[in-house]
Amino acid sequence: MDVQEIRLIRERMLQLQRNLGGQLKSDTKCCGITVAQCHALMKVGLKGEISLVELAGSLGLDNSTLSRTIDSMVQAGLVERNANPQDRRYVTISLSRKGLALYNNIDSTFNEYFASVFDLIPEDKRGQILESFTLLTEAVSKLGSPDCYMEESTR
Amino acid sequence: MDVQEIRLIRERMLQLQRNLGGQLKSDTKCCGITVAQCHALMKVGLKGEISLVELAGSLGLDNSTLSRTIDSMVQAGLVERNANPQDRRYVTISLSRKGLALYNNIDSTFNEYFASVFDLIPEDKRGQILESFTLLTEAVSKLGSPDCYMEESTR
DNA sequence: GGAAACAGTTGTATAATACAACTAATTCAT
DNA sequence: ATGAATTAGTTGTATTATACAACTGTTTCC
Repeated sequence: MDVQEIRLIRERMLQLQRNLGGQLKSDTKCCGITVAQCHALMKVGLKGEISLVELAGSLGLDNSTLSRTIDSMVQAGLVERNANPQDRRYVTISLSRKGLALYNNIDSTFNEYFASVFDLIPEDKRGQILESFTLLTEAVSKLGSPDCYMEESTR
Repeated sequence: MDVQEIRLIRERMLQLQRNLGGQLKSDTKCCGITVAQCHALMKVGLKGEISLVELAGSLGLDNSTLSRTIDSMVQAGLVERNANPQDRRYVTISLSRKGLALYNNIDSTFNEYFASVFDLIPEDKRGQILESFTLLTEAVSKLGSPDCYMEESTR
């Protein structure tokens, strides 16, 4: 793949990220939660119940960061923190009734949103988009992060 | 497109975003700038010179936020702020020599990174990935943000 | 020539985040 | 079986990222 194409795809990815990020920000704001809370909410909703470390790991956040996000969500009545009786080091985080209602609401909103995005895309292209994301996600996961690329001269 | 596929693609997009975000974070950290500075740096580098409002707009940030990011970049010797003599309301932001060196460094690192990502992907799939991103980005831009979806009951 | 619009900065508040130091619980190895 | 190492989670502290509101200049436009 030549540099020109790579530049182009980088640009598109950034733009997509900004668009979706902006959308998420206004959505979450309008329903009274923060972006971080929304990410956690969706993951907890998906898993049903999950420990703090696992949740932090799957969101790529530090445990301390997540601990405080969960604090705020407990405060807001969205999730419950329960000690795990098998291993008392763990807490199990699960959605409250209110949290579940919000989760379902947001989940279906996102589904509808993407459904209308795909409505704007020719039918015969839709399959390849899913495949493309799968391929890219796999490749990026496999590759991991590159080493530091800075040279002393530019520091 | 059925709900199952939409859920899947949402999941993939989130994962991709987290992976790339994590990579960006460690890259920027290792070269001594912050993520916000990196975004601004790349945009200024691409444009050559740009006003504060235009830069803020294209990054989707508030002017005040960007003004302070630029403060820190001036401090770090990465960019220059110059009054525009034509219209003295504007400042022109441009890269310093040091900023340009860093820009080129990061730009080629990203290019190499994505080149190696695409190396992991079958050759005959590469074209469709670019096309997919183009289609999605366009569709999302066209659609804009949906209205607030929260119902009172869940607040 | 004043009103309206615009670019940018500063004050203030908050969200998001990480690292380090800590407590409590569990596992493991001698 | 007991003391060391590991693990889960929390709290202290610091920093980054961000927005909104109020403000200062500058330009445009009736």
